Formats: sequence, C-alpha cells, structure tokens
Amino acid sequence: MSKSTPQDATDAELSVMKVLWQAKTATVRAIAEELYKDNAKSQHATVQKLLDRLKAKGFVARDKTVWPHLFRPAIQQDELIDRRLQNTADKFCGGSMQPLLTHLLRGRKLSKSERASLRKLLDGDEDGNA
Amino acid sequence: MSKSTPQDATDAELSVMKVLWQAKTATVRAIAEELYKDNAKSQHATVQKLLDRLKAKGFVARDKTVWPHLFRPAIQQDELIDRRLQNTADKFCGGSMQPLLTHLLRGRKLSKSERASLRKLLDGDEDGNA
DNA sequence: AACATCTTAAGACAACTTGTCTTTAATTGC
DNA sequence: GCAATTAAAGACAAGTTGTCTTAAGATGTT
Repeated sequence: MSKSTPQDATDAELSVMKVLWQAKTATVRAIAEELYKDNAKSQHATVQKLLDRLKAKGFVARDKTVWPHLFRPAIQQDELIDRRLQNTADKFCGGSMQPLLTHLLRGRKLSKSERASLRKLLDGDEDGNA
Repeated sequence: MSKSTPQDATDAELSVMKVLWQAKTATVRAIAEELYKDNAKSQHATVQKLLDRLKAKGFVARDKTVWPHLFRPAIQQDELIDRRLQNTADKFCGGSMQPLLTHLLRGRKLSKSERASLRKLLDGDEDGNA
C-alpha cells in the first residue's frame, strides 16, 4: 500500500550517494565540500535538502547521536543499479531481465577478454546454484 | 550542439510507441482508440500532443501525403532499450556497459536453458565477428 | 551566563516536465 | 456549401528538481 514505484534517485541525489558510498559515513559539510568544492557557501543547504529527500526515500540513514549528525548509505550502489535495470525491464520486457541480457550481449562488440570473463561468470554460477 | 542528452520517451509516449511498433503504421484515431478504448472522447488530442512530442524527439515519422496523416515509428524498440541501458551505464559505470552485464549475470538466478542460450550468444558472436 | 558559530528544520522558489484538455483553423466527403 | 473529422497550437494543473532563505536549536569559549 505504501511504495508504488520502487523509488529512484535524481541526478543530484545520486551524486550525494556516490560520495557516501565512498566515504561510508559523512557529515553534511563534508559532502557539500566534496561536491561543491569552490563556492560552498549556500550549497550546504542544498545538500541538506538532498539528504532529507534521500532519507525519505530510505536511501540514507542518519545518526543523530553525534553532532553534527552523520549520514551513511542505507542502500548499496548495486541495489540502485538493479532498480534501474528492473525498471527498464518492466517498461519494455514485461519485467523479465532476460531480454535485457540478450540485448546487451547481442548488441555489443565484446573483446576476447570480456567475453572470457562473462563466460566464466556463466559457468561459475552453474555449479553453486541449486 | 543540438541534442545534449540522447532523449528518452516518457511513460505515456512509450505506450504510444508500443502501439506503433506493433501496428507499423497508424492514424491518431487508431492509436487513441487502442489506448483509451472506453472514453476516447478528448484523448484524441492527448495522443496528438504525444505524437507531436515524439516527432520533435525524432521517435516517429509522419506521412502528410495521406489523410488523415499516418504515423510510423522512426526508432526501434531496441534502440530505446539501448538508450536506457546506456543511460544507466553513464550514470553508474562511467559509460561502460560491461559492469551492467556483469551485474546482471551475477545477480540473477538463471535457468539452465537461459544460461545455455546466453552462452550460445557469447560463443556465436566470436566467430562471425571480425 | 552570553555570544558567536555552526547545524538543523522547514519551507519558499523558479524552472521544467508531464499528461491532459480547449480552441481555432484546415481538409474532406457528400 | 456543410457537417464532421483532423491538424495545429497552446493553455493548464500537478508534480519534480535543484536551489536558496529564514528561523530555531546545539555547541564550545570566554
């Protein structure tokens, strides 16, 4: 009843997430300075708002026991990539990822080594999977 | 200098495209009736506008030599899927699709037959490709 | 205790997007 | 020549997005 669409991050939000994924943990200020190196005068508030929205989306967690508050990713990059791909699959392939895979493999020119590593992935999975 | 971002279709636009991909060619009315089966009273104009915007994006072509005008897809579904994937790759993997592939292969549980067909794609490509 | 300083909280804001509808002008068949 | 349909243009509200402002709260220093 609550979340209809699995939520995604906007561009600005994503850049905040990227800082957090690297830093593991950061204050508003740290993020603001990282993103708006030059004139980080008022951008502090911008980052704050972005973090608010990310919190509302469940993408970051906030530690209020320290001061200033510490933020931390509550979702991994992989999960977000997954949502994007799933979304594309939903819109185009009735939710199945298989066609996307096929599409990617068919359309792209892969180097020998790329092909090799992908084949290894395909094979490696085969055993360990019931 | 012109198109900054490779353009994508919105949800409503996409549903129009889907009709066109199937029908190959269609009038505004035909599309409107397909999409809004029930009360296709004013939705005719909605479809018209969607087609306008799709035209502006270069996604459909319009044949003005007949009456009423006939619309036809100017881009295939594959191409649109490609753009979505490329977009995700740009945002997350610095533009490379390879990580997406890896991600898809690693994350998903694939059936034996799926794996087999993917392997065939990997192998088959190897020969036929200069 | 009073202060300057930084953080937090809340929300204002313009620009843009999106899906929809209205209006007016053009084209057609009878 | 008229009624009916289509084309063209744009108006519109609702929502999104990135940004900033303002006011209230916490902190350490003197």
